[in-house]
Amino acid sequence: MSGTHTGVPSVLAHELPRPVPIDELEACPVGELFRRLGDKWSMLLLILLGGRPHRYNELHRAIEGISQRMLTRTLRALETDGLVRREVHPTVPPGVEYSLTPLGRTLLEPVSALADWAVRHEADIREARFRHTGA
Amino acid sequence: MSGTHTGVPSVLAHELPRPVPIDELEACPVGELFRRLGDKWSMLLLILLGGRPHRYNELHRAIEGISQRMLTRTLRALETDGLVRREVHPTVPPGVEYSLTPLGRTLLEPVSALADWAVRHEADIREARFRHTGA
DNA sequence: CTGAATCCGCTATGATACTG
DNA sequence: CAGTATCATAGCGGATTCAG
Repeated sequence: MSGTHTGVPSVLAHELPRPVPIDELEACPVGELFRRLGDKWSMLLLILLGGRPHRYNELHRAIEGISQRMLTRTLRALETDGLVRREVHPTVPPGVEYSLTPLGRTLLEPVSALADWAVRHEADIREARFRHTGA
Repeated sequence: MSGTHTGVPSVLAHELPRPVPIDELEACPVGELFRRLGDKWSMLLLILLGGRPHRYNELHRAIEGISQRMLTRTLRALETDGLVRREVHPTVPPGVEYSLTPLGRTLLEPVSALADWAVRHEADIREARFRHTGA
């Protein structure tokens, strides 16, 4: 993707003035972020860690369904993006604590907003789906 | 976004009091929605259609990179969920117009909030990534 | 306890060609 | 113009096993 399109003005403006510079939208961080959070577990971990720090197996047990592979993978990805911090305590046995970084905490807000929407409009979507398939 | 949450997602706060019964979160609409929107084009289309209604090929040209297959698939998925409306005008040649439903328009807000975050914190993430790989 | 390594199926996405 | 059908591929994600 190309550099700093400083503008990226009305990605959000509910009124997009002209033909929409999609080239930028496409390559812009928005899509990238959604891909990141769009995987099976990222947002779940964000919300979980948003509550309080967790140890590795604590997360593993809490999510109940995630494989070690994906848990580690997802945590590493979030860590790479600076959203999650990993702290190793040199105890015996070793304990690793995961928590949100300040950046991660700021992300928690819009994520929560979206989650909130999902909860509030769950019925609407279900109904729409039903009408599509059933009727 | 939602008012008084001091760092803890309201969704969980009111439904997940303790050690967090994630089983529910897993099967809950939140994850489902993120999976939906997490694909490569859904959110892009939502934002595009949030600006104004578009015709099929108009979208195809605007996005420049999407295949007909995926454009159709994504639109259908959004339509199934009641987020996008498809209107066929019996003209010659046929014209099909896609637009957001009222439900879709409500979703546009939290989606925009997240997009906004992505734009504002693009640099932070880039830096975090750099520190991880480079140093 | 906290992972890493390996194998493998599934699904999302793309390329291409064809249709009403 | 607005799709559909078919084939091919890459990566996600799960199960299992091994290790510090």
